[in-house]
Amino acid sequence: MNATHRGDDERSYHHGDLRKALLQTCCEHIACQGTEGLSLRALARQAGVSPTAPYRHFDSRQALLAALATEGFEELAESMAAADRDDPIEALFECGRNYIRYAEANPVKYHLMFGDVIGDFSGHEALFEAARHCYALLEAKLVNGQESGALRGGDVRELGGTVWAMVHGLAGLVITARSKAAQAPLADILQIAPLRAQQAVAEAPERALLRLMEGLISDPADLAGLWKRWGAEKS
Amino acid sequence: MNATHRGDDERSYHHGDLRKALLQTCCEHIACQGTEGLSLRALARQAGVSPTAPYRHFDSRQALLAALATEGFEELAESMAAADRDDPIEALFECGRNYIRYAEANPVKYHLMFGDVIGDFSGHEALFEAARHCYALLEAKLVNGQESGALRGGDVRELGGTVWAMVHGLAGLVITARSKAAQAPLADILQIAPLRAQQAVAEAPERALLRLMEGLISDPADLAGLWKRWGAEKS
DNA sequence: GCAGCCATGTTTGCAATGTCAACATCATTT
DNA sequence: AAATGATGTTGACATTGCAAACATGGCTGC
Repeated sequence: MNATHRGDDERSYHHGDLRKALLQTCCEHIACQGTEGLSLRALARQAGVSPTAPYRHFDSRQALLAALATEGFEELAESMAAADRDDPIEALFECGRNYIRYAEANPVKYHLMFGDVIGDFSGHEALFEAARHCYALLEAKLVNGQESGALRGGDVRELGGTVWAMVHGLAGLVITARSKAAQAPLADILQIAPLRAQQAVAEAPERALLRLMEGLISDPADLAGLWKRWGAEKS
Repeated sequence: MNATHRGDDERSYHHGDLRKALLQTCCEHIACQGTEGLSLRALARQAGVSPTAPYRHFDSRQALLAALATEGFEELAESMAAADRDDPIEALFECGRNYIRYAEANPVKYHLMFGDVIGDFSGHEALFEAARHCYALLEAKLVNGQESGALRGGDVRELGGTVWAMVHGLAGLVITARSKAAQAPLADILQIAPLRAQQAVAEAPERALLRLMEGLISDPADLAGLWKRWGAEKS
């Protein structure tokens, strides 16, 4: 099977799965060298193909990055959708937690998704759609919580924007704390090294997330329950 | 005075203040075209000098961007330091508000400061120092609040990181809401256009900021006072 | 089984860029 | 007025993104 794969010959005209190889190599390259010096030609070199071979798979350098970011949004959506608790408050909290965990586990893609590397999503329809879908997931959970009365009311778009922005900020912080210093200006600023102790890094953002939820929940009793469950889960 | 300035001749060997002109042009260029296609040669062209003239003022392309970011941090520090109310809670709130306002007013520089354009601060000593100083200002206000008992205790570095991350997230959102779409992926995702009504944009982040402070303040009564003062100020 | 199609790689070519080195010009100091 | 250092210029080189035009070889219809 796998007719496209050519077996184990070393040299051959066709590569096997250059597209995937490029995406992979690109990720690694960004993780080490950052996004600045990245060149399609270098990727091609590393994959052992001719300098312009990548253009058979991606229209442009931007398109490669966009493809990676699209993958990221799809995976992020999957993570967010995995938070399907019955209780809307818990669902929302878990959604945020999964979001942060995804960012932490995939800093390079997250960086591409929200950094300024791509600049403008227009012209990358798939990317745009994937991103939109992600936000829709959050908004759905918010609406759900509002309708059940668990979350306080208000314009859901403003609420969603605020929540996303703050969780995004936390995610950025976590990434910063994890990565040595590459592509992480905040790390230096915040002198974050001490935070790197495993547990502190894991718990701090979740505590922050819980605090964020204080602003969203209608009945304080609900929140107390959430803290309690969280504490229990940790031990 | 101003011996370096050459008067109003049109063409002459020396430019007058090329350094400033480059920084300025660079800002404009980024505001329109984004940071991706930016080239020193294009800047030189626009300034009417030879392609390599900029190298007399900046060691490299990165160094130019770093200089701009450094300026940004210095100005941001100024804004933050301007929040010198006696009451530590009010001082902190105003600090955050000024932070967001600065970001809103200087999206390009803010983008350079916290985006991934520069990548690594090491090697740009001045930039590093300016950024560090900014964070020190926040931390000082937090410590101040803790010592006076107004803010809840806890590791000030974790607290500072969280606060900074969230405010940073909000700032990003505001910038996104202001700018049409250039260099603002979040804008598309959040479908933020409706938020652009002047007042909503101005008030939403401040409300979010107040909610953020709910998590910091020891005595709820203090917070109530803050909300009240804020409401009064608005009217 | 084989002739041809089409996805995938290759070569060649061009304009633009970052950066270096050697040179020119000017303002200022001695 | 001559020297000097700061600023701008010219020329050169390797690298890059991207566009054609060309090559290869696995698949499909006969």
